[in-house]
Amino acid sequence: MYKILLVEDDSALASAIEKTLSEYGNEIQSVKDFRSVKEEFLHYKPQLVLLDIKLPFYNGFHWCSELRKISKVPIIFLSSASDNMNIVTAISLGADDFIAKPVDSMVLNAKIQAVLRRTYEINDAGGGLEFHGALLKPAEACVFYDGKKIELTKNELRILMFLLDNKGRIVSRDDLMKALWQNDFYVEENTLTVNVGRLRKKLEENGLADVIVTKSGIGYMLV
Amino acid sequence: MYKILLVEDDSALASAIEKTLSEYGNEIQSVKDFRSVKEEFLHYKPQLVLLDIKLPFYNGFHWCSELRKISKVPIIFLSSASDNMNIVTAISLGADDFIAKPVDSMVLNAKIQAVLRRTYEINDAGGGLEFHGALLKPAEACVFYDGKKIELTKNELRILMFLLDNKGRIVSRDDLMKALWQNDFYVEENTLTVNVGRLRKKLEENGLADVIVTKSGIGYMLV
DNA sequence: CAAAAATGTCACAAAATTGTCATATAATCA
DNA sequence: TGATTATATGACAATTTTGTGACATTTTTG
Repeated sequence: MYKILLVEDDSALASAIEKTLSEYGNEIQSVKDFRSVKEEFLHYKPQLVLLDIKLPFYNGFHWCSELRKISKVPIIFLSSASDNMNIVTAISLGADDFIAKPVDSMVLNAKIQAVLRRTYEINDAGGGLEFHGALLKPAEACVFYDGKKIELTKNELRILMFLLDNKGRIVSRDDLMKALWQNDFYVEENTLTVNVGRLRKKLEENGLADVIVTKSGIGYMLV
Repeated sequence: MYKILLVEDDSALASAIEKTLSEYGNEIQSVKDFRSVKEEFLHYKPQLVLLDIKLPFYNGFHWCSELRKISKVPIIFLSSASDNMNIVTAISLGADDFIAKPVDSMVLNAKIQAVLRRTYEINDAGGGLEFHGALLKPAEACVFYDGKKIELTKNELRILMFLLDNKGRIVSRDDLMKALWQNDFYVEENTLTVNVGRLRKKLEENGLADVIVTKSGIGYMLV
């Protein structure tokens, strides 16, 4: 949930954008013009500013420069004329990105995400795999669930990843064995059982019960 | 002067981009395809990756995901089809921006600047890199913490930098070894252990305990 | 050149993870 | 149901992985 300040004088567009961004889970504040950047910005303390270029009184470029004097907040421009000249100007003034009108809500959201991610170092991109309301982060070898952090060992991680790659499908014990110990000399059939057991136990102790189901004679499945 | 890795199979376009970026003062390395991301990436250690979407063998989306597994390096896509679908996909895979062909050199440069600025300068509080409340100053090979100055040796500095580049994600011992001694003849596996130990000790003696955590069988991570 | 610092290696200690066994429980099927 | 097969679990041992001090070698510095 990020606070975004939208500066846009076209009220129809403004409310459309407000609606879109709210749906994506952001808190949004909208102003028609930047009468007093400093007061409004410092008061609202947004984590990102969406700035239309064409504004009454001073244009967006002006406000971008002004904002940059007092803050490093990410700024994304909205522009009706998407010519390259403007992109270059905008970025040279310290903006982070540039979106051409008409605004596509998916694109708008994606770009905002990209900038926020980079700015605030949110680490979820490529790192988080969702299952059963939990989040597996392979890069940290752990699962986040219900505010708790469940640390996994190498085998546990590998089993969970393999199951996750096949979420909703049954994975044969043989395939799991191959995935885990193909190179090794020889491991007991039962070793897999034990390792699955350990993973299950660890998940269960943290509230994630019954995520790995056994299909007797067929294999395991992650729900 | 930033190091940029360009992955583009169209050699005409590649050399045009190389030329442009060099003129803007960047060091650029170009490959036609990503045969082995990890090796090439870890070897060249670029500060930004420009990735064409259409590539031989696997496409850019694939490589973006692969890169994101091992690094937070900024990634910008080059695309001939600039439809929204792709922007959204790219960003959801962890990319930072998206440039449509034909590439305008001013725009290309501006976007690269925007991303680099956000990535490397903002966190860079006065020439230092922040971690765990401490400040690493690579140029001085030391860490400032709690008013104290912790001087680092070359190895300690390199280990810490590598971990810092991957803050919050596990770095395998292998990758660390490669990063530290790739060119050298041969060093014991254990040498890394000892060096990490020395770095830890030094940090700990100055109040920075438990910043480098060990994930047995997986690697090390800077919290 | 001598002293100090940094680095690499060895031997062994400690810790974490993993594999196996014995045995219990659950599922399948004639 | 009872026999048979498949899976689960606790205890323990083996193995792997990592940590540490000591010491030799190399590099840097005065």
